[in-house]
Amino acid sequence: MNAPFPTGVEDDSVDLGALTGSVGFMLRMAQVAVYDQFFREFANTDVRPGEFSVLWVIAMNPDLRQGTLARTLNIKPAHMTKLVQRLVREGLVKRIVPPEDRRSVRLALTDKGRIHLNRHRSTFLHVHDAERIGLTDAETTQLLGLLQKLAFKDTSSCR
Amino acid sequence: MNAPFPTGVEDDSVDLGALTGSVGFMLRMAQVAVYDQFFREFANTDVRPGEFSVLWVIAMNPDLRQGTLARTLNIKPAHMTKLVQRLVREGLVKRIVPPEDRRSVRLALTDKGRIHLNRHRSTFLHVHDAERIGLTDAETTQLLGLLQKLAFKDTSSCR
DNA sequence: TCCGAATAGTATCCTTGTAAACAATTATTC
DNA sequence: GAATAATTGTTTACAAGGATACTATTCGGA
Repeated sequence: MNAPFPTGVEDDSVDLGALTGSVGFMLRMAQVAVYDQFFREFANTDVRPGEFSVLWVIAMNPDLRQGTLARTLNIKPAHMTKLVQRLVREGLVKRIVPPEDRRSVRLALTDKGRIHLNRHRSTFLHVHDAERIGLTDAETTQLLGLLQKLAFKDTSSCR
Repeated sequence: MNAPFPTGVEDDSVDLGALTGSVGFMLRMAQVAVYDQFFREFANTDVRPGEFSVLWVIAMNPDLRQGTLARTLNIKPAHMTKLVQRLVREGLVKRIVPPEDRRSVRLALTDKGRIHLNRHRSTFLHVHDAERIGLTDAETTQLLGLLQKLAFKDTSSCR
């Protein structure tokens, strides 16, 4: 079927114009693609990217304060509260209220949490390996360097 | 004040371990940083990144089908419906139901939509200019190339 | 032609994440 | 040393986005 004049533009020929030159837009597009891979890999598990990175950081920094964790991962305190509540409910994390400051909360993994982390550690580290996402090793290294520069730039001094 | 033993790790010294080598994690961290800049720039307006990119693509591709738009921008149809409803309510976009297929919807900017786009075009294009995000021009070019490779890779053939 | 299958978009419900007001505790100031 | 301010985390109300089921229309085959 060949319409006399295709009244509109179809999928392939959509023109994004200067959008492909917008760092913000392209970051989002790339993230969607990469997260897609993540969810495909962890399809039949209950592992989610945010949750897992929280477990990871707690494992690397035992007795970390909840607020510090939130700031480090750029997760808002209100959301961190919910994340931690779920992890505690699942028995992966324990909360410790230190006597020297009873407002604060320190977090640590339970044995179950450590086991969970170890079970999925290797999969997590290799989900985004170069060949999986269609880049060369060199490109991946380059990309990570640039992303780190973006992410860890002092945010307070931006005008 | 020097505690005898700092019971926990504090902000700066939090160790992320291999997380900084995870493409997915770093994409998210970078995106948060970059979006932060976006919202700072458009603080007193009602411009949002998703909405604006939708307007942009409609402007470049008049009479684009709503579904095609959704697929192009990796926005789910259900969500696109809501986005379009709001844009129509704001008078920026008009919906056209073509007689040759009355299931579908084609989208175009209204005059008001075009004005809106023009008013913010320049700001939008330069929010993420190199120096603003702390990269050199060359690095930005490199980054955009890598992100495009990630984003526009054929997603169907991934195992 | 008529009935089942495919397609486009929408309504409903649910998850994820945020903002703003709040309670509890600790630090400061007079 | 009490009153005030600042800090920490939580609660509540809401916005963004997705999954699923549904409606309307078009396509395709008997």
